[in-house]
Amino acid sequence: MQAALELVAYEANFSAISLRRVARQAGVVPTAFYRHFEDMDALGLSLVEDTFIELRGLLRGADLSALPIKGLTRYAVELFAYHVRDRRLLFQFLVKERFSGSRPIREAIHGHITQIVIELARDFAHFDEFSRIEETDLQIIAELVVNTIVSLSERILDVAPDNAEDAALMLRAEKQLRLIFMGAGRWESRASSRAARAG
Amino acid sequence: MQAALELVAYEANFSAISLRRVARQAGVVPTAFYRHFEDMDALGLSLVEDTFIELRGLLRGADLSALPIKGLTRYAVELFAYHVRDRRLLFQFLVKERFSGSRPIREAIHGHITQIVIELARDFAHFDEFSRIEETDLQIIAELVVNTIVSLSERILDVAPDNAEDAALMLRAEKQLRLIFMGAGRWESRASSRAARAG
DNA sequence: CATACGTGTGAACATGTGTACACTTTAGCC
DNA sequence: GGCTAAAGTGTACACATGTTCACACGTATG
Repeated sequence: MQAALELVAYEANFSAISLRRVARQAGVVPTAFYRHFEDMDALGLSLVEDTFIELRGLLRGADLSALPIKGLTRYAVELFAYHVRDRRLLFQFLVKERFSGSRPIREAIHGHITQIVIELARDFAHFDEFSRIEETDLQIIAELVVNTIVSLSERILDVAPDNAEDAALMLRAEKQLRLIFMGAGRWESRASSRAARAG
Repeated sequence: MQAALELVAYEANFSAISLRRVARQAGVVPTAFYRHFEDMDALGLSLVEDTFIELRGLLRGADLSALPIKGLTRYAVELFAYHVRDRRLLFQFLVKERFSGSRPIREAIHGHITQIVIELARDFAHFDEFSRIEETDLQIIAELVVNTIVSLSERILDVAPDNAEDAALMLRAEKQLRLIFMGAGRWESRASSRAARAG
């Protein structure tokens, strides 16, 4: 798995690297590959699962409900940015395969992200500031937040490691999140539903 | 180019299809490929350029400044969704290659999107509602808007063509954009800069 | 000690790949 | 009608790929 990650970081993406190259990178003969995975797709799926198991642990560990919304955005951005840099190769793999991987891999990634959105929306429901907002609208807001964080990850992975530009990217993301929360503070679920029905 | 698009829609991504398969799909012998492109990368870059030339035309043609912000979001979402569906294969290619393509292709796409963000921020500056906001903050907001639209495109391309789910996706994106604009309406550039300096 | 199992090996195969080269065909223009 | 340039063809080569099969080594457990 480590060998595959290294190759993906170097090459364009996962489908561009061959079973034989993974084996070579791992210092092993091609046929030995089959002792561990049925095929390349199985390897890719294992990488996806690993990434999200760890990410889920991170999100569970960060008890955001303890903080006020103000400090929350900065803390969340820093936590996430640190983790992405720490697991650079894993997230590089994820970002590349999210849309260009094989169908099973794409679906696995999409499913996990959807799950994160749902859980984030559930967390939002505990904040007094959002008590007015309907559940479906909370999910829409959560999706916006997740999109923003994902976009930050993509940008961080684009620049070289330990680049000074990282700080600017994080500030951007932080502002975007603050703006989203300002919008959410004024959001009226009933008004928006009415507008939607009026079509 | 059409042959390549068809194959990319069917396969995982661009780097997974070979020069020989493109030629076969085009009903032509492999060596004939070289009469049109130096290599596969050149083909990919041509596809990127084509997509953005057309997209730029669409954005230029849509004179958004004529509308009030309220109707603007719905109109923009519908216009964009229609165009993405209309050029499905091109945008499928774009979404897949944005992060997983070869370096030149990735950079070309990224450059074009950055350009669109800059121009959108410039358009924002003409609205009275945003006159308070600094230019750098306008770009951050424009980026948020573009991210949301890109995300909508990705979702539309994920579901089958002419799927009823499209309408729900568009409504989501419309709400997200309205929320962003509500946040922007309360945005205070000086306050945010001060907070940033305070660190 | 033996035996079962996880892991790694080497040779072999049919098939796909990018590209070079010399050639033929096609289409447009004076 | 003949010339030119663009587009397409066929052959050839050296190489990479996924997968198969029978075999070898290590270790831990009965």
